[in-house]
Order: sequence, then C-alpha cells, then structure tokens
Amino acid sequence: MRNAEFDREEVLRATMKAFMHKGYAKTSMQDLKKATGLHPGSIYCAFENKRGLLLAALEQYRLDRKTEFDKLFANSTLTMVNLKAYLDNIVLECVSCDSAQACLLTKALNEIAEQDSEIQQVISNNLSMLQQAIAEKFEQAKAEKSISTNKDCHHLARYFLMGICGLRTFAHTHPEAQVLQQLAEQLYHDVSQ
Amino acid sequence: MRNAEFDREEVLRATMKAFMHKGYAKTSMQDLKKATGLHPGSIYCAFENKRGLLLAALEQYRLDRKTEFDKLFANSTLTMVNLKAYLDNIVLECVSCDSAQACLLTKALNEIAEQDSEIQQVISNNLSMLQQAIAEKFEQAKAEKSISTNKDCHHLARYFLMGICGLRTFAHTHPEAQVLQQLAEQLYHDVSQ
DNA sequence: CTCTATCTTGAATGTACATTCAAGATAACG
DNA sequence: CGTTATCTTGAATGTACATTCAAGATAGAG
Repeated sequence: MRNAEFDREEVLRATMKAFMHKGYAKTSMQDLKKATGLHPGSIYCAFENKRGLLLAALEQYRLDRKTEFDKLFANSTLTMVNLKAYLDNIVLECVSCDSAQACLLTKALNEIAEQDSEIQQVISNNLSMLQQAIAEKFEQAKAEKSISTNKDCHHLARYFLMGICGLRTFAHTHPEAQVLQQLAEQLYHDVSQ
Repeated sequence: MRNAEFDREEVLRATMKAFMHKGYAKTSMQDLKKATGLHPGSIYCAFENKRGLLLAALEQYRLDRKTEFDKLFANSTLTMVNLKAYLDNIVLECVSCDSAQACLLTKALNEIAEQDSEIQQVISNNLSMLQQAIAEKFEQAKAEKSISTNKDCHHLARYFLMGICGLRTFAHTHPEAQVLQQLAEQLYHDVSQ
C-alpha cells in the first residue's frame, strides 16, 4: 500500500562509504543513520540488522564494480590496453585521498573474514567472480596475441588480483602517486610479458 | 620496591595474537585479560589504555620480526635463496590455519590506519624499515650477481613487499597451499629475473 | 621483622552501542 | 474522502564495553 521512500542502491552506496571509512566494527548505527539518512528502525526493517546491511552492501559493491568493469572493457582497443587502464584507475582511486575509495572487499576481508564464515564466503565468491572476469580478459588477450599462449590465464588473473590487493593495502602508507604508479607498471609488465 | 610480575614481551605477544585474531575494535578488554592473564588495572597501569597496548604490541612485533628476519638471512647460502625461503615461510604462515599468524601490520593498516594518524605513522615506519632491510638484501644479491645490476633495489623491495601484502590478504579467501605457493613462486620469479 | 612503595585485583562507573517498538505519517486504493 | 496497509520516527531498552579506583597483597629495604 506504500513504497519505501529511500533509494536502496543509494543507501547501500552510502553504507559502503561509511564502512570503508571507519571499518565495520567502528561504524555505529548513528554513523549509518547520518550516512544513509535512514533512521535505525528503517534500517532494521529493510536489512534486518547491521550485518545484513553489510551483506547487502557487499552485493551492491559487486554489482557496481561489475558494471564499471564491463564499461571499461567495452572500449574497442586492445584488451591489454584496457587492463592497463583498469590498473591505472585503481591507482587513481588509491591516490585520491578519498578514504571511501579503499575497497570494501579488502577492508572487510581483513577485518571480519576471520570471524564470520558466511561473510568470508560472500567476499570469497565476490573475488572469485572478479578473478574469473579478469581471466577471461587474459584469454582474450591471448587470442589477440598480446600475451604468450602458453600461460595459464587463471594463474595470471590470480596473480594480478593479488597485486591489486597488495597495492591497495600498500597505498595506505604510501599514498604517493608516483610510487604507486611505478608499482602498477611493474605489475602490468610482469603479467603481460 | 616491587617489580612487575608479568613478562612484558610475553604479554605483548599474547596481545598481538588477540588483535590479529579478532581485530582491534572487536577485541575487548576482557579478551585481552584472558589472552594476557593481566587484569584491566594492570594493563592500564603498564600501557595506559587499549591503544597504548596496540602501540606497544606493534613495536614488539617489529622487534620479533627483525630478529626472525636476521636469523633467516644468517644462513650462509646465496641471498636470493634466503629471500625465497623468507617467502616460503610467509606462505606457510598463511596456510597454517592459525589465524594468529596473519600479520599485525596488514591487519592494523586496513582496520585503523585511516582513523588514527599516529598509528598509521607507526605502521608506516614499521613497513619502511622492513622495506629497507629487504632492499639491502637485494643489494647483496646484486653484489653476488644473482640479479641484474641495473635494477633499483628500493623499487624491487617495494614491489616484493606489495606482493607479500597481497598474498596475505588473498590468503584469507584462498588458504590452499598449492595456490599460494604458486603465487609466491611467480613473485619470486618476477623480482629475481 | 617492619615498613613502605609498588603492584594486583575486580567490582563499580558511566558511556556508547545495537536493537526494539509503539505511535505517528503517508501513499495507494476504492 | 475514508480506510488500510505499510513505512517512518526516535525515544526506550538492555547489554557490553573501556576505564577508574580503592582495597588488598607482596617484594624489597632497612
């Protein structure tokens, strides 16, 4: 008889930002209220509890990242060029002092994966899907003869993702654009040769 | 007139474990009491507060890691062989389901660096020292002609450390020894050629 | 053995928090 | 315009927490 007034996606994006900024444990319901504009009651009604909100935010994060990923690779240049652009984007994110740009997966993985096996599973799946998507790009690059054909694309993708995780963590202490850019270039070099 | 009864180093090692297991925010003073055997009053007397305990634990972590590092590289084989062994050790740590083996730096960096600039600085210095130590090993390897002489050892060390951070984060979702070992080998290959 | 400075203990304190709930508001429908 | 189902609100609840503190214990000095 009456629809919710808030935009679920926007609420979840605000939630991500809050969790990325303060971490899950330290983000209070009051912080979430401020960030999302929703009163506690509404949050509990829509997402059951704080944990439910995190789960919903993780899913939204996956969707948003996937959209962004697909859009980037829609450019009709060589796949490896797009992959480099993908990496450069990540460096830009790390450099922009906007703490909200961290990476919900990396942060949540480090903070709570150990504690909560369901959330660990969700993040794990989330990363696996990204790894799969990257592996497909490497396959494509192989077909384009940009990389050697005797490489295991899944291994490459895993290594690439590991590098990204490292870059993101490392960036917390070294926010100098130049250093991060250099690291990204090395990583690109190591997966492309 | 009376000395403290507890062993400061042991208390700090127990503290590290607790923080690595549950994260800083979720580790309550009661958890710390259980882990260290110290009553709240003693903790406050010796370390001022929970945050002081973290700072002290970070310093002890640095000392312990340095000891371990120096011990490993005291083996009189080639430096690059020792570096590989260092990496293999980290993989073993990640694989051993002992959650306490994470890495206090990685965890703390992801959880609180954003919030607390003093702690961020401490972790940052901590990592810089490790980077410096690794860079020295690369210099040594250069002298031993194990790696090309036209490489920037500081860049190599940074990349190596980035890889380790990535490996550790990645391990939270992929604790399969084989996969981690393969990633470590690729990393070793990429810094040694 | 006595005294005293220091350490240890754990209950008490106040705060901050996640969650609940009942009253109030409002959109959709007839 | 009235009804009703649903959403919104925010104060109330109980819990869990970091921190404090005063009483008790104990090692060392004399």
